[in-house]
Amino acid sequence: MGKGSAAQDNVIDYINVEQAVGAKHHQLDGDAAGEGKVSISQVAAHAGVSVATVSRVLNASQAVRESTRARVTASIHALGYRVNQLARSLRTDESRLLLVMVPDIGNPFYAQIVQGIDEAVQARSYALLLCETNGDPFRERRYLDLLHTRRADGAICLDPDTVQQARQAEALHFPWVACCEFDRGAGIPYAGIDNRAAAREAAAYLLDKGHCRIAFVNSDTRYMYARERLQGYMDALAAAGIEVEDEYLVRAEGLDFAAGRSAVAGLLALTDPPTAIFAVSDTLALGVMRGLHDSGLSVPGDMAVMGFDDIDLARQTCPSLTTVAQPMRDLGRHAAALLLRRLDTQKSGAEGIILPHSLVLRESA
Amino acid sequence: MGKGSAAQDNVIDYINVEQAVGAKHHQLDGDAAGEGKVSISQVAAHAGVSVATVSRVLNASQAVRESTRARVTASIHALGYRVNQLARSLRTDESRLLLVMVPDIGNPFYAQIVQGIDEAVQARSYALLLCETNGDPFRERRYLDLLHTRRADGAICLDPDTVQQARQAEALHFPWVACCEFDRGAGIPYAGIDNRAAAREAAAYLLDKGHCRIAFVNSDTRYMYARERLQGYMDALAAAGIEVEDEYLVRAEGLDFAAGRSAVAGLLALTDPPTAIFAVSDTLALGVMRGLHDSGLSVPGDMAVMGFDDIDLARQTCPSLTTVAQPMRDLGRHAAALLLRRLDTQKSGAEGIILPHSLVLRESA
DNA sequence: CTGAAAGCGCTAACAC
DNA sequence: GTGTTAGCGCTTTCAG
Repeated sequence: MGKGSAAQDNVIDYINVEQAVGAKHHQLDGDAAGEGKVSISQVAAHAGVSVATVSRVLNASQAVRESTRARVTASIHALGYRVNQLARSLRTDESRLLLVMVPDIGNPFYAQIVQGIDEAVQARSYALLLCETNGDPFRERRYLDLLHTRRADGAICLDPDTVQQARQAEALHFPWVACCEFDRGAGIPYAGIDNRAAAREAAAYLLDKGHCRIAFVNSDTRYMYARERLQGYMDALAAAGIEVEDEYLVRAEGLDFAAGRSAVAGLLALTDPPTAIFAVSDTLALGVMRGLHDSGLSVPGDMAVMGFDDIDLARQTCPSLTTVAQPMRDLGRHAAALLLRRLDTQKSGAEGIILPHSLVLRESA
Repeated sequence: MGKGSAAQDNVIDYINVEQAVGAKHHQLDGDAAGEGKVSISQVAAHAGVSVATVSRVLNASQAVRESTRARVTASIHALGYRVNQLARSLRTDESRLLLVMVPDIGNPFYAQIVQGIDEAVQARSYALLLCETNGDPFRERRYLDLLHTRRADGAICLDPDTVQQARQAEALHFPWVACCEFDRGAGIPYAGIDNRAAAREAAAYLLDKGHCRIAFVNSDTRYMYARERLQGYMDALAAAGIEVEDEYLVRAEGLDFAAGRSAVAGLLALTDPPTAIFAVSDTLALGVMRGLHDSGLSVPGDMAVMGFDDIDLARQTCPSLTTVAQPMRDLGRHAAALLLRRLDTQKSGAEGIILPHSLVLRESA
């Protein structure tokens, strides 16, 4: 990613900041402000060249005689000049900022994806505009407006696909990629996993272990992943010739710990309770485990529990959680790479990428 | 916060986006691009007024005859005009972007603070530039550069104060506030809690419960909070007339679960092991609990455990964690308010604000 | 290799 | 009330 891209990046931006700042001390030609108010024309004057030339050395573009370059560089340091990105952006019409729309930054799953994005974007010196949407279409629209108003060059969206759907029309015209939540047919690039297959494998594993009464704790079906994973669960049951019991399908309100915890009671009250519970997310599964514990049941002795995501916590609980691992960081990295590529080439190349998942067997199932 | 500030905000920016976008359909006067390429002068032409007038209605400034305003507004919608923030920023010299420098966004403690900041900043239509530093001075400097290059109007820093110290000189001149980590004497505004008092109270509670051999699991002392909390711990012991045992002072590598977990072994190997463990963060405490569990010890039966922060997880573990609660969201909100105020008034008013903490008694101690 | 000059889209005096 | 105009600081032809 981004081998040939260095050329696009600015050369002076981040080098020699040390000197630039230190130079303030011997800043003799005191302009009114004296603080970071140095413009390119002052550098030009100081170096005895034109602004065009300063711009050239700034951008390492075209040929500049070595001696001239040295003189300009010296002036830049002497004056403590810092490029004004606002002006540059206006001129070049690119902000080098990327929008990241995430439902909830407090959710470690999303946090890790953001870290992946950040990682991929660092080298290209893009910065991230963090937008927490809570899956709210209104807030998303509002944020997306940052794109319209030229404050960001592109966006990565982790929001539910129902929300994304609403933005369809715009999505086609704007540099926008989806991450985790996506619609293959929507014509916008995405990075995600095969949720259906992953859920199928997880359920199959439970089936293999001899469980035939498996409950499925789902979350908000506005999320594509929730629907797909349900499908996978049903696929597995069907393949095993087992009827899907409506009673075993519970839809938690939310996808956090509390939701999982309170989902347990109903399942336990059934005349024919399940022997295993498959939750669509680790946070949910953790809540389920707690709910089980509250009821005096042991995991996996009395009830097997399977999660989804493999957040750090899954390894830390007691018993540790058997779950489906998603490559969060990679998901973020790939989404970012797709966006960057689109930004570079202008052409949308609307393919998506499906990353591998894996079953992580631990203690809970 | 920000009652009278609405005037500063842009009026057209976020209203009627609906119509603006919908208007694309009947966009007859097709300019080459046709997409978001409408400038203020085109609106002016379409409405038969000057750009100054358009600018006036855009900014709700000065008086504009009602009929004119209506005509301009109509043209804005008809053309699907969106203000170019880049241009506006260059002109007004404010980006309406704020830097948030956080050591680790994957840490739920920081994530919640960021949410608080976001909340406070929304109403003023500032957006957040997320900068994950890992407490690395180099990365921080690099990010801080966004400030120098005019991409952000101010910064909120959650980094260790040793890192902040290095930026001292610049901090005085730039709109910058500290959150959680701060130095009272540094002359930069901050939002935080009284770590020393909080730790003292926590240790005192343990003492009250009859523990006199209390271990203290600390993290990186580059963090002010780590040093302050150690002080508080020592204060409490001193007040109780108990000698501080060096053996009981363990410094974990890092402040995550793994660090806490591995810190336990040494404590248990002591000839005279402690009866209680006080960790400087919940994540650490959770790891400690796990380490204890690994060794077959029960909490609080065999060993009491006390944490710090009160992240969501503290309520969710089993046994639940007794800890010192920090008002994360409020911390973020106040830090943001301080920054915004500084941005509004220009004057630094370098006071800080100390928010209340509280002891949350649960099962682990 | 270097300079002059034309804007990017917007705001803010300053006129009328 | 409204229009004219001068830039904000930068990049980028186009000449030389």
